[in-house]
Amino acid sequence: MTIDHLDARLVALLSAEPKIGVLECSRRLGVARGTVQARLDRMAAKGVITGYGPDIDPAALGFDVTAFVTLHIRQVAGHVPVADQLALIPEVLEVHTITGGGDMLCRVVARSNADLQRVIDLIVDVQGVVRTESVIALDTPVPYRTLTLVRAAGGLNPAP
Amino acid sequence: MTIDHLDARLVALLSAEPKIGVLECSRRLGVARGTVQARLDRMAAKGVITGYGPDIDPAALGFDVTAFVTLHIRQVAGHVPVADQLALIPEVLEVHTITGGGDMLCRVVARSNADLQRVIDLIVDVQGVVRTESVIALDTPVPYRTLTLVRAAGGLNPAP
DNA sequence: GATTCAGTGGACAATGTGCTCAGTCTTCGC
DNA sequence: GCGAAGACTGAGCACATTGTCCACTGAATC
Repeated sequence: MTIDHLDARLVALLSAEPKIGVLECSRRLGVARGTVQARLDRMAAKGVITGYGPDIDPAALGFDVTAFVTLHIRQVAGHVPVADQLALIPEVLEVHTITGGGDMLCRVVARSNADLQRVIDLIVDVQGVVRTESVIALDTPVPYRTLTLVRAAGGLNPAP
Repeated sequence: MTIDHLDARLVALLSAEPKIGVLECSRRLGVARGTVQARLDRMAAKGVITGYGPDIDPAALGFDVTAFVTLHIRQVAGHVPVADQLALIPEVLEVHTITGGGDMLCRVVARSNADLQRVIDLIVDVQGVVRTESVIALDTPVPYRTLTLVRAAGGLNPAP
């Protein structure tokens, strides 16, 4: 889907101050309220905006350790049953199937390095998982973001 | 921070239907409105809830390709200047410093495999980056989530 | 020249919000 | 056992926002 200037500014504004509401957005952007509503509806309909759920910081819940675990799986039954089992582990936040050396990549969190061992053991215990390789995230200089992308897609300067 | 049953149910409810508002939450959960407000304020103050920004789907914007790029960097100036440069690339959604074979791991998106090459070239051009290894995410059986974590931390069943 | 689409500016009733208050309950320390 | 502190309740209020209409304008399309 194509995004224009106004869409990008709208998303940026809502990302910065989510609680301001449609009316305040229209004032800040200098357009009519109906326009803002229409843009938001359109982006929601097209799947660009998937929701407005509360953003949770796992670290604030005590899950200080983040790791990326590459999985090698036995290719007999495919990866679907493996993914289904991984989905049952709360600490597994994300699972991808990948190209290259491994078969799957998942992001996991844990309360400590010792706790990470427990989580990895849970993963290894999943039927079909042959071997895992883990890398621990020491620091996160750039936390997950999509705003730069939206700005770029909307033809705005990336940073301001 | 510690989360209880009610907090977890509240976050789950807001994640499922973000637009219902505080009053409707209090009705659904069977508690007073002030309680819901107090819980949300407390979680926001403790950093558990970092915001309510619109969730953007890069794929819906045309960025269909997701890849994880491991960076090897020259360790003379440290990783901070590298991270700063990476932050300027819109398609770089996330950067971590890591243990193990590589030095940094970043998540990038692109419009196509050819476009991914362009993005990787941008990364390689960053001062201090020596070499990169990329894996492409073919499928995402478990998209990023934190709800399971919240449910677990709040003492609820992970799945219902 | 006619049609279509996006945006404007205004209106309306209905609802939710932020804020405050007094009262109840449980837990904790002494 | 008793007082204090903290959390929750239920209620009230003024105010702003929402969802939903409408008629009108301007630009682009054919």
